[in-house]
Amino acid sequence: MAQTPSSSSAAAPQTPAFSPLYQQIKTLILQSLQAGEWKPGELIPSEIELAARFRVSQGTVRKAIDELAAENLVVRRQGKGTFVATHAEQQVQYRFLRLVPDSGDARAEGPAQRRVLECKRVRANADIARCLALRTGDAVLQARRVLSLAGVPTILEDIWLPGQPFKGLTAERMAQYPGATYAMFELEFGVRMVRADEKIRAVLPDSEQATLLGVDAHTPLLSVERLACTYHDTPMELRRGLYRTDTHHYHNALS
Amino acid sequence: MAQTPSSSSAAAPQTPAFSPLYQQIKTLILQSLQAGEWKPGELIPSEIELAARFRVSQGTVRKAIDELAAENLVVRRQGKGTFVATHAEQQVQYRFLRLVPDSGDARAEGPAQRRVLECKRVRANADIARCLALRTGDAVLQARRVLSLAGVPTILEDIWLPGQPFKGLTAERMAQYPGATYAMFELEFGVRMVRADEKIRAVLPDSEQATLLGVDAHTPLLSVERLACTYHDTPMELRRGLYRTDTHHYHNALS
DNA sequence: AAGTGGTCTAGACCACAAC
DNA sequence: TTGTGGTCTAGACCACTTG
Repeated sequence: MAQTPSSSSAAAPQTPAFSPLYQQIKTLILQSLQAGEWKPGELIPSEIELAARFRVSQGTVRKAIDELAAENLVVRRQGKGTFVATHAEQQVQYRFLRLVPDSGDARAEGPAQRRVLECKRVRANADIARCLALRTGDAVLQARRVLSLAGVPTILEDIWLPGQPFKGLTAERMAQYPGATYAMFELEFGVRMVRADEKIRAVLPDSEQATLLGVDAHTPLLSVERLACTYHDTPMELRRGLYRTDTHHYHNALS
Repeated sequence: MAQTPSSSSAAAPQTPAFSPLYQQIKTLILQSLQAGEWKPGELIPSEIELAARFRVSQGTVRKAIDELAAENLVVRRQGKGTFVATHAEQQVQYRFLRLVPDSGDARAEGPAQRRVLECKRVRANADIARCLALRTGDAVLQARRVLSLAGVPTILEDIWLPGQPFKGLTAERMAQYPGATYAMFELEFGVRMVRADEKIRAVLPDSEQATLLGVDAHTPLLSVERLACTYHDTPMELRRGLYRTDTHHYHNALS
């Protein structure tokens, strides 16, 4: 596995190959992450160990890990090692939530309060099934909840999850969990959300939605449809959120 | 400049220092970019030349350029060289515009049509001045325009620019330019927008806004307030946009 | 003191583009 | 053929963390 990128030594069994060595290494590490060889929050082997395992130089492993770190799949800590990224950390809670108070100080308003309205097992309609790469009629979990920020109901979310990986999820489970929902998905179901796509629109609520958020039916709201994926871009959650934007706004940094 | 990161050799005069060598090199290259030593679209010196100029190894220059490329400040092209990033390219037009048709195929609807409604010189109020890091009463340019996508008026934008760097900008100038506005800012005023922040809300239009967009006053719209910055995070443009989201949506990728 | 990631170097070779 | 960026290696040393 030293010189030719297209070689397939014992260390790189079924890599289709014709990519740089460090890309192959990256793929191998990714497979170990996906297979759960190292769990979220855990320490992965040192660069030197991985270099020995894959029969490449430390620099090549480094470049592979650099890319994984850039994609937020692992976190490097000098002097300690490299850790599998996790949602279950105090610092980076709500990593995917871009709604921030207009004051800018998200910490001042304290943690969000969650109220789970329902969590039931249903059959996917064509729309939901297509988004989650399932077949129409497959079992999915459907949940609805309200998040209150600074005591004010601000976010109404409908969530759909594939039934298979999330078997056994109940409203109690969702409600009682202290931290972010994605942390629970990791700890309870071994599903780590890696990236997500959001489609944002301005809409008016129906009467039920308006009631739940404590606004009237003429209040414009942000509609945020999020498709969250685990490793290899496998869709694992569809979420349709309605955000009040009278005291908060959706923040996005472009570069 | 070889071993000690805090050294200040002739090649690195006023770097405050105590950062890795490659960071110092990055800062030096950044200064040359800002000073206009190499203009947008131009070829910068090769890694070997820069390594010689700064008295460091090619690998160190490479790492500096890697970061600049990751921030979209330069573009690498294998076999050709490294170029200063520019908005004036066919491929990456509207790099900051995240509104895409629901069909997903942005190319199908063709280029946006622009109608410039006004472009006048005014005095900044406290709000505008604060955003642009000016003083209240300073001269600013204020423009308003409508963008039509697939023939339908979809975006209404109010734009504020600091008067000094954009002296001489007229409505004709804005209207006649073939490509994106940021390309014109580069070519005509030497101002390159490097990054931007957006605050997004759902709002209802006032009657004038509704008329310009061809909707009624009860149609919820996306309010997108963008602050665009040039090098070193210097704010250079405030833009308040209203987006129709009946056939388009704002797309955002989270990772 | 030992182990980790972080930086820096020097040299080899590969892949791509232009002449 | 030449020059560019891209990959890979090997070894040195630095900075941080832990025992």
